[in-house]
Order: sequence, then C-alpha cells, then structure tokens
Amino acid sequence: MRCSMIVMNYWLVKQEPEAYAWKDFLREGKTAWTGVRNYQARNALRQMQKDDLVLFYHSVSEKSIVGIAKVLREAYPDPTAKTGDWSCVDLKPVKPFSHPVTLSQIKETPSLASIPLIRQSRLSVMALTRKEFTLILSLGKTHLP
DNA sequence: GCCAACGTTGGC
DNA sequence: GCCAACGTTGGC
Repeated sequence: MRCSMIVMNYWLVKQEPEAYAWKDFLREGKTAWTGVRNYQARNALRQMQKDDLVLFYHSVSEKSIVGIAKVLREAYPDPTAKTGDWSCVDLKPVKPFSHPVTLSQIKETPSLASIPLIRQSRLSVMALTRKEFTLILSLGKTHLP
C-alpha cells in the first residue's frame, strides 16, 4: 500500500484584539490577513499552504493564544498595499482554545522559550514546528476537531 | 555603505 | 506611560 505523506506547516499570527479580535474573525467566518509590512512576516505568509494550521495570538492587552485557524487561500497580492510588493492570505477559524495559552505560560515552558514570539517579539507572522504547535495545543487543553 | 535619527511594536 | 528592540530613512 502506498501512503501519501502530507507535509503540514504550522504558523502563528499576531493581532491586537482592539484592532481585530478572534470574535470578529468568528463572526466573519474568514478574513484576509492584510496589512503585513515586514519582509520576514511577508515571507512567512508566502510560505503558507492551503490547510496549514495557524495559531491566533492576541497581543498587547491579552497576550494569549486564543484560537486555531487554517489557511483558506494561499498568498496573493495584498489589496491594501498601495505601494510595494506585499502579500496576504485568507484565513478561516477552526476552533477557539478552551484555555487560552498565555505568554507567561509559553515563557515558562522550556521547549517553547525560544520560539520567535519570545525571541523576536515584534514579528507578526512566524513559523512553528509541529512539536511546538502540539505542545501549545496541550497547554491550552485543546484538541483539533 | 555607514550610521544617526526617527517611527513602530509590544512587553512590562 | 515607558522604554527596549528593531526596521526604515536619509544625510554624508
């Protein structure tokens, strides 16, 4: 028998809940992840593949990972960019965390202490390894549907 | 091409 | 509200 190995990538995106919160995302059912104006973040957006899983982090006021999303549409030109070469993707909510995972929890977890969220606090789109992703899900007592 | 000045982000 | 970290801009 032949098995087709599906290579899945894992990501984390950040947003200030005052600007666009998980509940707005749920209400809309999907969103275009526009407005990224940092090359490293843009390059991460461009590497996303359909159905990749994406953690949704609320920065500033909440500092917690609140939900799981997935890539609905791969990178295309960001319609909100008037100049420059910028991309966006479409994301769709998968499910909320039953227990949001806080930044301090992540910092306290040795194998998560070096993820870009900690190391590079200003980066707004970043890759995670499968192990990191799975560990965060378990910290949030959350399972994939 | 260097670097000072400046703006932005985000944790504290 | 402060400030560290970091990216960008522009003068030289």
